[in-house]
Amino acid sequence: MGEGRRAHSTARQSDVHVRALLRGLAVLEVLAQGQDLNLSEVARRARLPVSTTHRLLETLRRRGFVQPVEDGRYRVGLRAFEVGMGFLRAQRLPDVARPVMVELVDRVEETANLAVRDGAEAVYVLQVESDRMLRLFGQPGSRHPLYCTGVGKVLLAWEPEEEVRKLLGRGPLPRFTPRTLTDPDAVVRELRVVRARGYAVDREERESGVRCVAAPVRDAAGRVAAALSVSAPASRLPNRRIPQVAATVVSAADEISRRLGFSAVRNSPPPAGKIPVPSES
Amino acid sequence: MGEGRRAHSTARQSDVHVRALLRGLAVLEVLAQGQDLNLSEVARRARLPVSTTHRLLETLRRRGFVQPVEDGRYRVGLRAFEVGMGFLRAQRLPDVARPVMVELVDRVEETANLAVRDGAEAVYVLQVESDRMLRLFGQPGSRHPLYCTGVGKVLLAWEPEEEVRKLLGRGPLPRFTPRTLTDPDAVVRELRVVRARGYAVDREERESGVRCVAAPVRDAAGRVAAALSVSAPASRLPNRRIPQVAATVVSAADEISRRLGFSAVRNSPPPAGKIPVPSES
DNA sequence: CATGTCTTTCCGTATTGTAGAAAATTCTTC
DNA sequence: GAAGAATTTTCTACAATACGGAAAGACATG
Repeated sequence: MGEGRRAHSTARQSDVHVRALLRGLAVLEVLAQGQDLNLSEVARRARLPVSTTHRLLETLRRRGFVQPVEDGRYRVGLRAFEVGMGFLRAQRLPDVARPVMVELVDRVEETANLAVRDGAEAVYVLQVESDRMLRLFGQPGSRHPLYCTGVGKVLLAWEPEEEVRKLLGRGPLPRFTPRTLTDPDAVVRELRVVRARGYAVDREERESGVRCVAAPVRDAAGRVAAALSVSAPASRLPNRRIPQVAATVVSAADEISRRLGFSAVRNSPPPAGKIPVPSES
Repeated sequence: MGEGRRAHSTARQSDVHVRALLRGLAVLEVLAQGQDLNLSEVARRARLPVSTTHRLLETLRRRGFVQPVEDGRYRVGLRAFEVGMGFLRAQRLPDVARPVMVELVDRVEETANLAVRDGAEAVYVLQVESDRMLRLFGQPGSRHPLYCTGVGKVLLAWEPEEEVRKLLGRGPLPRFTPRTLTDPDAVVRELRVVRARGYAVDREERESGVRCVAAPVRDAAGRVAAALSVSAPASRLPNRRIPQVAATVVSAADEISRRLGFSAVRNSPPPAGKIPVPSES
């Protein structure tokens, strides 16, 4: 920065966006919440004029990204689903992780989740359900805070503290249950524990009655690429059972990491700096 | 310039589309195939000028619908995944169907799929895998032809023949295996059989070595809203086992229909006409 | 260093999206 | 059923905006 003498408008590479497309995407995002909305509600939520919204919706509809449903309401369409699944199709992660997760679920008899980080939130990408239980929460595609979920803590734990602070903000953090940690400092301390023992625990911090245990999945470069978790009703995850479950989760996560090309050999402490090779370039 | 009086003008809301948005969606669709592409490849496949494509990709990236990956390549982004999953979130179908499918998979020990029709293709929306087998084909979000898959035939069988003909075209239909029916007439005959016995069979017509059995799921209005199938290696689905598996699939599909509000009581022949009220859409 | 491929930026132009308002439609309410 | 409210849809004039060719950078390859 430190420039700014372009005559007419700013010449930032940042603002090469196409407004009409941005607005169309905004409409899609509004509908993605999962409720069917009519034109004017979409317009209100997307903060767009009605007639503009109408045009955008019509365009999205023609392409199948949005489908009209009874009563003049709209909902996310099949094509959007298809495109969205393209995300999984392109990643190696889901294919690699799924069989391991099936195995894991078999062992612990509880539902397993795989999540990745997106900014200050975790997004569930894959879920393998135990038949012992109907879904607790967190369908694939849903977002969750980082500081009060097992996967979230894992996704945070190996980030540099400065980054963590930035993501958490200055607090207090929104409280979901009596056990939620609302003080960023407390979270940072907790993350230290997570890092030390190699897995994270969520004791009803996000949702009363639900506990989970999570471990990091690393990619070939050694970065934490995802978090694997097992969640269960608190009654089925008493403290004394946690170490054993955690061991199982960690070993499953390690297996996924291995298959992604990560080799743990030289990195007891996960790779922080560069390789200390004194040879010059 | 007396333009046509809008008096009876056929409300052609057809040409109210936003080109920039259409193009952006086209870019997304290109990437949704699952391969990572660089700018110029995207431009080529989307048939757009490079500079335009660049701008669109940049816009999509800012919103997380596309993510840059190593080597200047792009792939479908997390946000697109989220939005796509909104499709499932909005539908009742997946939530209703999943538990029934889990049960079904438990019974037959083979992978179950749920598909809906989109134009002349079937799109898989839900899959429950048997642990006996690694995925055969057809991940959620993928498209398949109607005339040579179990789910496809089911989705076609209760449509009016005129519609079916239109969807099939004049043939010959693309052949995938030696058993594929390539003649529209043959398909129409086959559909009659499907309708009569209430389920469809695919005997390696799409993929050599893979058979499947499919049955219709009806919504509250009695329409075929989806198709439920079980697929397996041909060796595990010999002819003599098919009737029994089919019965299981049909009963699972019926259960889903029931939970969707369909009551089979008065409709031995699935509702073909409407209630004789001459109102129209 | 030359050459080809690919990405990014620039910029003048007219195409295209925009939004207000009016028309048409649907939903309420009496 | 009629009157009125609240939608959705169409229309239009205007200028903001997206456009795409071309040029300038990157980056690799021979």
